[in-house]
Amino acid sequence: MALRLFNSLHRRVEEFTPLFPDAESVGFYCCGPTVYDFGHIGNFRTFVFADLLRRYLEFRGFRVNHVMNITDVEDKIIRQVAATGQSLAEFTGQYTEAFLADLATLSCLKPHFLPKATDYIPQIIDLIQRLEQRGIAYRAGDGSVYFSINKYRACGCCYGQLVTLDPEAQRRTERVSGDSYDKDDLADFALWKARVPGDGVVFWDSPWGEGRPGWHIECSAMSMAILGPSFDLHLGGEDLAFPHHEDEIAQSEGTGLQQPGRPFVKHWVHAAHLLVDGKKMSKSLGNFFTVRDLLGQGFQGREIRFLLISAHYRETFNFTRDGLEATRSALARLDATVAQLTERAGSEVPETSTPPSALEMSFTEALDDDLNVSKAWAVIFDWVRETNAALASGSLSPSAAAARLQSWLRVDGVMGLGGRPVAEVPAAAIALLEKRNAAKAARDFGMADTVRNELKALGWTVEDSKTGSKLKRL
RNA sequence: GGCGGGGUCGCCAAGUGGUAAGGCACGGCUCUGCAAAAGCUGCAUCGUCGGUUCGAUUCCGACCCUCGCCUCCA
Repeated sequence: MALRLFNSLHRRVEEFTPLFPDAESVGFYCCGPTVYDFGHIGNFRTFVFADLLRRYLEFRGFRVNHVMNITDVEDKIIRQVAATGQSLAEFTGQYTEAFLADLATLSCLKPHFLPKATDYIPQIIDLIQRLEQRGIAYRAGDGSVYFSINKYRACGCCYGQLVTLDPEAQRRTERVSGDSYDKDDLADFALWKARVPGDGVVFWDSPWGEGRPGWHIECSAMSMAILGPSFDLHLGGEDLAFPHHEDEIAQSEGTGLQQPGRPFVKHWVHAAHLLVDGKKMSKSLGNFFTVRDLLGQGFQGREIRFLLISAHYRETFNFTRDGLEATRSALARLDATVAQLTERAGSEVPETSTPPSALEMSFTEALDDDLNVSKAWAVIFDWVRETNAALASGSLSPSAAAARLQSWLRVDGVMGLGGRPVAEVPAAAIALLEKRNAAKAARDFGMADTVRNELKALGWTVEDSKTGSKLKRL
């Protein structure tokens, strides 16, 4: 079996095979954040998903070259810079840092490259010049440079690879029709925006005068500069499919830099939105939570991560507080099993090259199927139950436990949950535990229960077993 | 208006032409001084109405509800 993924380009599930079989690594690009504010967990759903796919590709033996851009020049940023009086780098720097911190909180591996748009102005200008030379880009009366969809089509290229669009049937919103553009065609999009007073100090010199890059061209420039004109995987939120990704294809393939027959991107993957109360989580609706918000409410990054990868990436997922709390119980069960396994394994170390276990085989089968995480979780929880039963019956030898543990660790290398951070047991709690043990030994159960309540107040629960009593963090 | 997703147990969520995974919650039992944890166990005919079929939740049609994209957006 091989990994199969839904490809937005063909609207069907396809086997994933590298574009260049002999290449050292797989080119993997995910549209990153626009750093004008803290990201909300809807944004992070896409990034956590990208991390999951990257980890799974690595689990499946691919080397991945993971690129995620940081959009650090854009309308909202410019407005904020003007309003705060900060420099562009100062303003975007703080949110870039926050973004990376949040990514780490959610146990996402750091992408190998995190290019910033403003570091790629020369490459952007170069791309636009190429398009100009090929007659696809044109300068309009307002000084801006636009991409001509008609000229692009005249070159034999296809605009409309990711979505089927009938321009005549499109609704003309007030916003679009009301704007005064100097574009040849309403559907054309900006490659280079001429400087306007509102831009303040945010502008660069270019062959077309002072200005700044259009949003779509930034991704084309960064991805091709790092991964080459053709690469394997491009991910992003589903809202980016049109127009952003469609325009990216047009600009990139419009340059003619690809080898004949090679596409800009072989495999497009889009992550569905996170909903809140059935509505898309978004800044404009105000129905969003940031990672920081949830951390402030006492939730852990790994709990948020678990929730975000508990549903299939192509299905919208309804985020609720109850869901996040349910996640905590499920994770606690998993943690308890892993902790027991660790204890039983003791110092037993399995060979590093143990063959894939039944858990790993079923897990692989589930994720090979277009990253069916629901199926994968079912496999994992079946394994938890089975392992608990073996643990309880005492039939698990230390080496068997060690093998199981290692198998789980490999699976978790993909899920990225990690263990629950171990909490130091305070001396007061230890003293109480001893006091309760003494009371129990004396069959003074009233006292034992009183002490148990005191422990509970301290945030610890007691679990009695044949081998003694243990403290567990609540 | 155009295009594309969804409607499966209280909640979340897989899946299949032959009566439905998993998680959370809930009930029962075992274990326990009592609990907790764990195990066992119970709990759904799959939006509505038609059609095709020996048989449909799964295929087809209609309808209802809902979400997204078409505009900055993960």
